[in-house]
Amino acid sequence: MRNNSKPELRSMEESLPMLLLRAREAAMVKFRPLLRDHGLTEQQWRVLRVLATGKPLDAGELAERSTLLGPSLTRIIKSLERDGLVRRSLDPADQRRAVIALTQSGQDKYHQVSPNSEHLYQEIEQQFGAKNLKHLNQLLNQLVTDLEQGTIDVKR
Amino acid sequence: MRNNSKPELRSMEESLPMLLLRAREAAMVKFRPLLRDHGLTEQQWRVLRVLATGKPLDAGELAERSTLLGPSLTRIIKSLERDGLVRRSLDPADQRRAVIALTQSGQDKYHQVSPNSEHLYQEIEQQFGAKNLKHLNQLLNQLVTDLEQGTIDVKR
DNA sequence: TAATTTAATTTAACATGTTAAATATATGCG
DNA sequence: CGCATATATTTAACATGTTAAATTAAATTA
Repeated sequence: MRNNSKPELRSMEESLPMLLLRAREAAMVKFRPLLRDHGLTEQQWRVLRVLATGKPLDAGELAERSTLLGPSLTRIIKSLERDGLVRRSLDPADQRRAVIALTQSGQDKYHQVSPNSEHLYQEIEQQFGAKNLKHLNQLLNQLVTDLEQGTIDVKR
Repeated sequence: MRNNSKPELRSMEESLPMLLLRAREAAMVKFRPLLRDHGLTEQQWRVLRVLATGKPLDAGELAERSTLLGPSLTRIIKSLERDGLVRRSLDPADQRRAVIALTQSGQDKYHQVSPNSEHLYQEIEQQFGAKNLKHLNQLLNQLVTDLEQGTIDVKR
């Protein structure tokens, strides 16, 4: 595949979704090797992180917080369970709900990967500038908020 | 799947890739129904747009400009060709290269979808604010540029 | 020019994205 | 209580993402 590395003076006309995609891709490039070395996919790592920084969650909450759709989560949990990183059980108070928790092995994995991930994140902060990063964060959060207004299906 | 629509005060601690993903998702929500109505996937539309706003391209260029990987593009071209929207031929000067061009039907499709897409884009601009949008664009472009520095595999 | 290396694309294999339908359990109500 | 409806998750089906390997043509070089 061609890659002649031209600066490619990116036009401002590019659509926002496209730009967000490119930006995300540029960031992920730094993280993939790390995850790969630890035998994790990007999405598996998202799930581990959410669980590691909180308590066990039901599938719905977990999907929301890790930005995954139900069907994807189902498969990911299956693989994480196969690899012994999470445990699945049914909420005794509501048998429809599946509660997912980290195993000890899952916690260990998290603590193996997390410092490296942090380091890469700081690398991004250095390359892009802390002020820019903060500002970008703010704008992205606002974008999400603004766009979700009037699109939330409030069931009354 | 649960959706209790809490404001979810998003913490600044969220990772950048995650935020970019959420932001993109929030934007795409507006476009999907349109594309769906026209029988196009998001990626097919990206390819159509790139071709419609320029000349025929070889697969490598097309992949780069539509932010797709080769294998994905191969399949997408196949589907677009099946639907009569693009035409594939071999570059006579280099038989390795596949040249992809819009058919008349492909151009028609583009002109059917494009105005609606533009309209939705302006809706985003209104909800988010023109100034914010411009600023976000600028920051995203800079992020991509900054991150690609030192990551470009320059083969010397 | 034949053998080697490089380049463009496709194929293969597996994971995820996306929407709709199926399942199973809770809840509400007559 | 018994049934209709709502909710949580999973299945199913098809498209794309991702990496590695295969294929084919071009460029290099001995």
